[in-house]
Amino acid sequence: MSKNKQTAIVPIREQNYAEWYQQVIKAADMAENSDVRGCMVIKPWGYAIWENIQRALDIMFRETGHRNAYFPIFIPKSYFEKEAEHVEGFAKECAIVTHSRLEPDGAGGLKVAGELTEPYIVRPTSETIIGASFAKWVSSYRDLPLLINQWANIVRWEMRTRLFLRTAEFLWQEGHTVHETEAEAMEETRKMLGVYATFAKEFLALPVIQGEKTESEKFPGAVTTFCIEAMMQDKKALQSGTSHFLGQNFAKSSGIRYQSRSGEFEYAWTTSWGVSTRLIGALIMAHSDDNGLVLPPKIAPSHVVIIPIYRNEEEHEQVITFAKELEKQFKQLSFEGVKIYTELDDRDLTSSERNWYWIKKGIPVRIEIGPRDIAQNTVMVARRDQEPRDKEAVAVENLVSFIPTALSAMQEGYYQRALAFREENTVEIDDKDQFYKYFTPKNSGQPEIHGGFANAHWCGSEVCEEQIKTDLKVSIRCIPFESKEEAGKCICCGKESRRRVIFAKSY
RNA sequence: CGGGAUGUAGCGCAGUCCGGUAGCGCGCUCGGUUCGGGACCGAGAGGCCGGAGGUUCAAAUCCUCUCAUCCCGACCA
Repeated sequence: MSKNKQTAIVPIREQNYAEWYQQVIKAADMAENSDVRGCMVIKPWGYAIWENIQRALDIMFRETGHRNAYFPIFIPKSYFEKEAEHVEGFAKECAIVTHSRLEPDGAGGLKVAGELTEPYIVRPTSETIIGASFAKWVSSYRDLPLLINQWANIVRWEMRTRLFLRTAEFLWQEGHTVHETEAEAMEETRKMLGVYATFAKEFLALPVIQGEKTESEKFPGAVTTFCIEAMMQDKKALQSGTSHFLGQNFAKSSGIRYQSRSGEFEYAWTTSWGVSTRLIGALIMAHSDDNGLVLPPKIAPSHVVIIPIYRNEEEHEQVITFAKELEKQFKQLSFEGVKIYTELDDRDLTSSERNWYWIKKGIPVRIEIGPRDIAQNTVMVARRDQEPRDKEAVAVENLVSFIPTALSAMQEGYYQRALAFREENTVEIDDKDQFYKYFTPKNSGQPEIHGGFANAHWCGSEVCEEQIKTDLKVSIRCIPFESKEEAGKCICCGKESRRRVIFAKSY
């Protein structure tokens, strides 16, 4: 084994970002491709992150008045057909169940049988099936608002997949709400986007830009789509969550009507919003480094690993006893409302082997305990946000305050680092040539990391949007809520523009 | 669905051009020495070479067909 290796992950980010991403996942043992095309197996370390995401978000949903429910994974084709735009948007990526039975084929195998009278679509999203229920649940304005969330798996038959970022099956949460008025529905749409933005910041240490999608980028069937966009370390944008104002489109197609205060029948106003396991991809690409996964402590499956170091059985005994005592003390610890979990890694591997194992998994704090430490009643502490070799001797009695403090500092540090990175790579551009130059790699054969977020004027025309997409593979990520009215010239056609939008390459 | 590539041990690969009955590294198992920055020694297990047909005394290797995967495009959270 070479001792000259500089980094735990090969290739490093700047050599081949896409490959680096795959290797980080593999090194941290988070997930793997399954034999089922396009589907992933989420392994315990990756799934624990998802569970932490779920736990935190679920509380936020609950606090904003939502309740969880569960709807069928199968959607009758006829439900799907009711909303024209919706059909158009998802038709090309549906898995369809047409049969209900297997029979012997006479050659030792099985053949499908029992054709269904109506095919079922495996949900790519649930607006239509949930709408059918909502139509029954809602009859009066007194039934509103109806605030429902479901945690589920969904299937979108993607042609090209990447672990966590785009898989044929993925896990997500979809909120579906029904409101009496347009204003209330719009407020809900905004509110839940805000919840996502807060969650991203507070838990994922991920700074996001909130904004509105353009007509061509919005959800099929929505009137308006809001999104949170985050910058990854290759300066590309990742849509990390969406919230849709559906107007009365789905209410009309599903028949969600209520009797108003004046006794009239009115179509309700609905919203839907979701985040998925893609957030884990965001997490990886926003924070990880050339030594592997880096996890914001508030979302990490475990926070501290204790690595006993010893030379013989006698020392082992002494060190392990000491380590177990510490582990016990740590069980009481928490930081910012998050319980601290500790690993004790006493595997028969060299200490450095164990250290690197946990570095690659992104555990925030590593604690080495050897005979020398016990003699001095200290331990050596290393943080994932510092160099692998940087260690600090900490007195044992200070650990219970040191650890939570370090975790909080790391959480904040990662956010600040990601925010600084995004700001460094966000520019205002008013010149078309400069814009094209900004998004053109110097080495076209193997493009280097380039570009970023470009704040530029856009006239609002889909023609210009499409032109830039064709020329540069750059799209309008969103029209930020924060963008203020400002006279300017469209970066593409030069016509009058009222505001800047964010252009970027995206996932 | 178009263009390109690849299928050989759990993983990564060599062997294919030029046919002769399968090898390397890592990992794994056992024993021992190690352990404060990716250890070492010794022993061992593990492969009908993606599948089907063909050519041949003989096929991982040549031919035909097929299946699968990956990359690049069109599409997407």
